[in-house]
Amino acid sequence: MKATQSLKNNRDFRYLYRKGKTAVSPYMAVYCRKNRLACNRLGLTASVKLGNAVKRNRARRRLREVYRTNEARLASGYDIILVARARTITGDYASIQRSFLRLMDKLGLLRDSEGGAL
RNA sequence: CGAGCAAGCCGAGCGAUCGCGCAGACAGCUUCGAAAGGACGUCUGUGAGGAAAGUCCGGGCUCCACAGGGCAAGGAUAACGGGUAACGCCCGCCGAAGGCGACUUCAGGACAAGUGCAACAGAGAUAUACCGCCUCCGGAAACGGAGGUAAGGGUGGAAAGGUGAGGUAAGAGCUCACCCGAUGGCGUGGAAGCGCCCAUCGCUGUAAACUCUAUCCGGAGCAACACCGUGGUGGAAGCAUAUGGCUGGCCCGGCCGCUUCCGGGAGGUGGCUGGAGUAUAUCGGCAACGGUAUACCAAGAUAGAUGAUCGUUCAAGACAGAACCCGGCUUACAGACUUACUCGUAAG
RNA sequence: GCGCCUGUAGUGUAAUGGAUAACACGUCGCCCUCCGGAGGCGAAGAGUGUGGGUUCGAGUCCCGCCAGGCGUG
Repeated sequence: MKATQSLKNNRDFRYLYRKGKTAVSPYMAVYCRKNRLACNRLGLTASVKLGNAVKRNRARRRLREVYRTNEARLASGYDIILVARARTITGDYASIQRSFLRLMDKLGLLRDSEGGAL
């Protein structure tokens, strides 16, 4: 079982924002890039513009949950950043999950490519 | 029953599956290791608030400076008595303002120590005389001149105590009665204060203007600080033996070579939660609060742990997330409950 | 997390507690020009982030909030 590490350094975030591939929906934004490691590394971000600490925590938890439940279907060896947007807080969870899988399919991160189209 | 006022309390509950942080245990299983043991895993326990928020006050704790102390500056507070570790907080009480009332609000010391300010209007803003009133002189009169006065008019937030009577040429605390205010005296109360058929005085407002009086305050903050470990301990310039620097101002005292620029400058562990602690009972106190006894241990993360799905109940859940820890204040907030009291209506 | 600072027209700045909050640029209208620019003349545009308090009177003084910004390992 592979372990997903977390991205912590500010320089890693800035590197992905500049060089990574992106995909955007009203529910979230995704940055990703191959990292030449055996495992994936995940970064979660919620800006202060989204609201107070409760709303930002809620957005991060929903993004972590949608990543965790679909982790087995993802390809390995990538750095991924999930950025929360306004609908991450207001939308329902099923829509967020649908949007997450569509963005992953668009970036070619799903392990079986035909299973990504929901 | 309706309207209101005050205080207190709660702020979604229960269950199932998957997932996360911390603590403890581990017979066995997987893996690293020679072993001790570690990791994964399994089990058990536990896991955000009344405001965790704003960072506005007060402390604990840590370091810096200190033998220690004095002065100045700056800041804060402001009726009185109590509570507290302390407070700018709380309780009680006094005064003032508001409300029919329950009750609420108040930076509530001193402009009668000194200085300043008071635009515009108004004759005049802390001292005055525009219109007036009165007397005398001149004049046929209109009016003019000299003087007295501050009752009336007008302006203003404020015009020099207020009302009435006497008095007078007209008037005026000029005199008297009552009222208001200040100071002193006496009585009363623990004190602020309250009262008096006592005496003297009549003094504009503003101190959230300077200021004065009384009391308090060394500075910085867990990104403090300590330890392990890594790197470095190099170069240039300047001042220098009581000069200079530190003691964030000065002096006595104390300590030391000092200052500026350039270069270099992974990380980890502790601090980290048992405390002015919580609950119950009882005693003292009007109350805030305090004493005693018994029981209990309730987050400790480090990119930062509480989410997803489903069922069900109330009847649809607001404001909102610990980051060293406490006591307060302020601000945000869907609603639910309890108790005391007031006013109105009806009934008795 | 901690420690601080600042809010005035669209923008940049003024205003000793005292009348209707001033100036410049910008905007709009008119003149000039074949048209535009430049120039000239004129006008509109704020109630001082917000809620209270002190005062006769507050942009200014005091208190509570709100928004924005800065520093710090």
